[in-house]
Amino acid sequence: MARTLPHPEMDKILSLSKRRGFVFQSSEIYGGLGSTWDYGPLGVELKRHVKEAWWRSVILERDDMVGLDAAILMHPQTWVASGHVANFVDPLVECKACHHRFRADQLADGSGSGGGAYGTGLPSGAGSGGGTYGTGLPSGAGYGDGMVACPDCGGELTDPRVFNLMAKTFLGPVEDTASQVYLRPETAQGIFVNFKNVVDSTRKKVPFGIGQIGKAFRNEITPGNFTFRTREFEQMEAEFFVKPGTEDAWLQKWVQARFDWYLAYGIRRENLRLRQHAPDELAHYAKDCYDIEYRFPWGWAELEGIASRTDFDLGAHAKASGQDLSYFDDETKERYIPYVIEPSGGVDRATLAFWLDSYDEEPDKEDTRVVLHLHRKLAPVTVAVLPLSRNARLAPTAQAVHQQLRRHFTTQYDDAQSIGRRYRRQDEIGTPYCVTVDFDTLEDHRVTIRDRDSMSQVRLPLAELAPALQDKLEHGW
RNA sequence: GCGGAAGUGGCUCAGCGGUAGAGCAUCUCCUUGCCAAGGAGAAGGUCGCGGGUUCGAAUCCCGUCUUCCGCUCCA
Repeated sequence: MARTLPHPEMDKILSLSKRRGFVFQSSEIYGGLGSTWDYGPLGVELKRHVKEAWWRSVILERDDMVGLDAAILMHPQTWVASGHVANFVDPLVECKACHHRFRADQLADGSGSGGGAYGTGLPSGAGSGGGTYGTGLPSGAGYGDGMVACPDCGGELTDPRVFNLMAKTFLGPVEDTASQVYLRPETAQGIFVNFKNVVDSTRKKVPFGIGQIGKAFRNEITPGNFTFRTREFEQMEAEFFVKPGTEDAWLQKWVQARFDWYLAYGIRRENLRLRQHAPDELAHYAKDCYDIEYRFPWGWAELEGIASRTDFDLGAHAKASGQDLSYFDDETKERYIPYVIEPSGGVDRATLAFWLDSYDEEPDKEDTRVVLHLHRKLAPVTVAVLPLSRNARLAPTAQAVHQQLRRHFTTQYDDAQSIGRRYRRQDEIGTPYCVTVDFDTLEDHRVTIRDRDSMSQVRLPLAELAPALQDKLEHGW
């Protein structure tokens, strides 16, 4: 694996990652597959805890939210209606002299048809145009033909090349175009197409929302920065449906809630910021959008976008499917297509941000103590059980304690080498609590709990251990 | 995709034409026993992969894959 990383923090995280089993390069024994990563034994627990924290905060602890898990494969018309077939195709040209690249449709002439590929209208072929999924350039844009010189150096440009950002596959045993489907480039559409199902089955009233966590796929032109931008990634998003006219207030509420969530789970305030999109950078579906950004080692970059999507999606699906996706408000006796606020975050990005932000090296005697100050609920291992020594007298009790705790927590048992070294091993992976069984335990049935951050200890009766840990997990040390 | 850089045991690196090395980590045994590094031993590498040059390639050349940086895109 190549190891030329210009950022010391990334270097350390990547080294720790492989050494302890957080993230591995995908298909490594075959030379690796570009832009895909596998979460190892510790990484999968960390990521799972991030998703659990999101799910609790966004779904379970709110009265106005429900969950969903839609299929990755969707009817191809979904992506025509959503605008992805038209808009997820980027024609790019490259300067033969300076090798800078440009979106051909934006170069052609600033006022080109529909304001560029990310205009606001439905694609012209929506609802009709049977079977022409995503192979053509947006219609009517007269670029190409070498009509424009490089804006940077005046050099000659190549012919436009089409980059289709949607991954395709075939559904069914016979590989023909009739069964071609896309791997979803975002989870959102699975929610929109289920809007009516959820309204009909849950008695939820607007304003309410639907959230889900799932994989999405994009043929990113340039993936990179470890797990930050990959072609297969996981999203955690909600679509929150509101009455038109109230969307601005709801947008602010969601922005605040999501920003606070990152802070609550440990991102340092100075490494988190909010950035409102400029009008010209809004996606084709958005009327307003805020990005929550984290200061990664390579600079500020997006963790989550909270977009005001109006009725673009439900309207487009209603039109394309012929189904009535409007909502009848019993209180006001009005019928309308709800507007949508969409908080859409990257699971892998959040995981990486929590991880990076928690990394610390503390001076300790001649050495440094590497410690991940992960939030106690995010740490891959919550409790480690450590017999003070490998003495055979301690093992049965220590094992019993471990069996008891693993029913409630993510645990690890470690009896190898000195107790200090084992504390270090747990610090390095961010384990908040270590329970030590010593020779006194055999007499007084009490064990020592050690806190990762303060390195302080308390001694508790075995019978109170699990509830005490539960309480600390909930309220802190 | 284009341009640049890099790929040697799990991690960090040395070696840069002549029989694969170190430190750390790992495993076994002994010892200690509440905050790393005590003793003895062991395992682990077709030097990313494939060609070529050479008597001989980790080392030189070509291709390829992967990663990083830039362009671009986005969760």
